[in-house]
Order: sequence, then structure tokens, then C-alpha cells
Amino acid sequence: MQYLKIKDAIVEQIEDGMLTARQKLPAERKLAEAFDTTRVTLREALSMLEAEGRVYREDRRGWFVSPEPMSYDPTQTLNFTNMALAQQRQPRTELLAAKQVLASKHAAKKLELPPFSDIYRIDRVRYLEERPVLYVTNFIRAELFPDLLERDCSQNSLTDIYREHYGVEYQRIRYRITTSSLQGEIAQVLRATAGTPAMVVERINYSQTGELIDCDIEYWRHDAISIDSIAELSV
Amino acid sequence: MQYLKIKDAIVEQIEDGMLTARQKLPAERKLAEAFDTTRVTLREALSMLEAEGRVYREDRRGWFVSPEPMSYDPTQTLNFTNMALAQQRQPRTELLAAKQVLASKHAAKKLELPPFSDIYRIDRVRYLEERPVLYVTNFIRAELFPDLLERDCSQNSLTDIYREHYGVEYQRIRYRITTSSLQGEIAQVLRATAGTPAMVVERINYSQTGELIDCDIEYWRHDAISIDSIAELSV
DNA sequence: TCTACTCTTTGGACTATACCAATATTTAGG
DNA sequence: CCTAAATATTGGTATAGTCCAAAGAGTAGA
Repeated sequence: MQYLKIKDAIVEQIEDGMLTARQKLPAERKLAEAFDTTRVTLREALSMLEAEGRVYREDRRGWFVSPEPMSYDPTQTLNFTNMALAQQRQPRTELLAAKQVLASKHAAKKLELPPFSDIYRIDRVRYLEERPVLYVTNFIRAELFPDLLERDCSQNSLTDIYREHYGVEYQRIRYRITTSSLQGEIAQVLRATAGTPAMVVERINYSQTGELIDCDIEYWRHDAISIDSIAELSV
Repeated sequence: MQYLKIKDAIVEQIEDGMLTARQKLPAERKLAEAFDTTRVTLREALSMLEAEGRVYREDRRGWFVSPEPMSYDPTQTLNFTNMALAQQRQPRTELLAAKQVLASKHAAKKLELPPFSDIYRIDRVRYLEERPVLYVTNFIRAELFPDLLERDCSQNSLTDIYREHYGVEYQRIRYRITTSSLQGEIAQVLRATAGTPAMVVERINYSQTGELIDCDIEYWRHDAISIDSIAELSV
């Protein structure tokens, strides 16, 4: 089982510091030659390391060493930016689209609204150290937040806007974590090849009054996060 | 991009009910021929479906259609068996080992104990409909539960034993969710090929008095679960 | 100095084939 | 009829290439 040796050799180089976080690995052809094997086998080893979160791939750009994952608590209101800063990471957010639309069947169901209701849809990519690691789409009940889109969603966090301008805060969060793979536009924006494994977090948020406010769906580069949380059991 | 067509064709057959949950797909060579391609490409498509959780592989046995995932709430004390039964699934647990050992460095750290402390280590595999989907290892502070191993850990849930015989209950749970891949014995027990992507849940549990009781590490077949939970934010 | 075009390298995708060992199946024997 | 040995099938792993398009590097021109 040659690919095990290749894996181990690469892991060793990472742990010895010969390859450091975010560094690009040599070209596949060169690595294959170095390990005296073919590209197919080499790629098998690399894919396995990718599944383990040790390396990641950027589409048509090559393989890179994964940095430490950021720890993420979906039960905190703490937004991405603050979460990253608290962990000495460099966050950046890019607004892809923010518009008022008619709810798709899927969105309507999650928001518990009749089909074709008015909602806002906000698409964003979030970066850590200039690497795109998260694609989020928010679906928001428009009736609760008139003129939300007039406010600058690219600079301010949604939770801040909710609180400051509408007096609404999250009180209860339902979330669902699954794994899937990246496809199409999402893959592209995350600089991933279609089929790259990913972590999917879906959240539905309720306000102080128990009212459903919004929901989101988050596609994470799976090597970039570790989901960490604490649950207190009310007895 | 041929593998996309193969993927879609298989997904279609699953959704049309021509292939049903837990059913074995035809042999790779036959599928490759049917799609007029090579095994390499065919396997690429299947691996992608595996990453998406639509099919799973049993080592040297072939590819199978994934059933609906079981929903799992790590913040509930509800044990595996009851969780499964509540969702009309057939659970089964197999005890692999239950012994008193000296804490490894890793276990000691997680249990906040000095190295070489006495702990119990319990290894189990858990099945759904006779498919092994979870490999759990529990590390338990031995001082808190004298003669724990005398009790039948294969029949009774740990939480029940804690409560009934020692008056200890979970009050607070820290958990961490990451993705990784299955290797060695764990892969074997789960009938997986080494390198199969997996979901890893690590929990650390504290009692009513805030004392650290035990911790565990869970390796899940990632297509077999969806982690669902609710967080109440205390304001 | 900056931009636009060209050339080279590289990753993505695919073909064709081979060997081995573990399964699964069939066949032979008690 | 059941068990054990022989056989066929199948998945796991690997080799040796090929073609293409995108990315990156280098070059020439404004």
C-alpha cells in the first residue's frame, strides 16, 4: 500500500515544519516522481490527506497545507468576524448578493412561510487569511425587517443590525450539521473543485418572543473549522 | 466531465426507487461497462457520491445505497439505543472491550488527570439495521465509579448505570465535531476501507456538581447521521 | 511602468490494463 | 444435508500514458 507511505511522508514533513501552513506543495508531477509513483496514486494519497483535513486543494492551483482549524460555536451569536478575531485570525467578508426575492419552496419551508412570500436573501463568502472558507446564504423574513437592505450588510453583522435597528435578538437556535460536497458556484467561490468534501451547517434562529427570524445555510471548507460547543442540560 | 453524468444517473435511480436503501449496486466492472467508461472514472463518481452521503462502501464488498441518516443530538443524554428506537430504527451494540487501564497521555489530558491515572476504557460498535455505523471509545474516571466493570456494560447504557448506581448525572456537555477519515481497526470494525471519510464527535461530560465524569470519542459513518440540536441562549 | 499577448507548466479528467487478495459462489466429499 | 475445498468474481491498488484548458510566467509593446 504505497499511498500510505506517501501520506505518512507528507504528514511527517508537515509536522517537522518542512511544510508550513498555507504553503503550496510541489507540482503533482514532481511529487509523483519524488515518490517514484504515478500521478493517480499520488492524488489518491493527497485526497486522503484532504479528507483528514491535513491539506486542501484550490481548483487548478494545487495543493496546500491546511492551517489549524478555527473553532466555531454555532450556538453563539458571536459573528464570524469577532469569532475569528478572538482567535487571532484575519477575517474578511465579501457580499455576493443581497436582494429581496420570492421564497423558493425550500426556503419557504425552512422559514415556515407560504410559498412565494417576500424574503431577503443574502449571499456572502467569508475568508480567513484571504482564503475563502465559508459560503453562507441567509434567508430572512422580510416583514420583520423593513428596508433592511438599505443598511450596509457588507460592513455590519446581521445580528448587530437586528439588535440596533429592530430590537430583535437571537434567543434560540436550531442547527443541523451534515457533510456533503461542494458543487457549482459554491465550489467556484471557495476555489474548490466540484466534489470537494464540505461541512454543512444549517441554522434556524428564533427571537426573544419565540418568533422565527431567519435561517441560513453554511458551506464550510471542512478542514477550516472545528465545531466546538457546550450544552447545559436543564434537569 | 463524464463522472457528473454517472453521478446524476445513479442519483436518479436512487430517487426513482430503482435502487433502494441498503441495496448493493452492481459490480464496478459492470457499472463501468454500462456507463461505457473505465473503473477509474466510475470509482471517481462513486467516491463523490460517498462524500455526499448518497452511497457508502463496505470494504471488499461493494457499494450500497445510503438509507436516511439518523438524527443525533449530542446535547441529549438520550443514549444511542433510545435515540434509534425513537426514530424507528433497529439499534444494536457490541461491546469490544471494557477494561481498567492507565490513562494514555491523550486520555489523561482530556480527563484532566495526571498521566497514568486509573481509568476505565470501553470500546463499542453500534449498529443500525445491522450496519456498523459508530465506533465509540469511552474514557471514565475510575475513582468515581468503583467496580463499574462488574456491571453489564453491554446491556445497560452507561448513563443509566451512572444514575442508578452512583447517583451521577450529566449536567454539562462539551462537544467538538470535526471530520476525518477512518483508519486501522476502526475502519475494519465499521467495515470501511481505510481512508473513508468520517464524522468525529468528541464529548466531555460533567456532573451536577460540575465535576468531570468521562469523555468519549465517536467515529461515525458520516452518511449515517445528521447532527441536530437546539441551543437556548441565556441573555 | 503598466498592460496585452504568448508560451509553458500544471491540474482535471479519462483510457486501458494488470495483479493480488478477499469475497462470494460453486462443487465435491463425508 | 451439511461442511469443506476449489473456483470464479470482485474490489483494492498500481502502472503508463493522453488530451485539454486554465493558471502562471515571461515577453514585447505602448
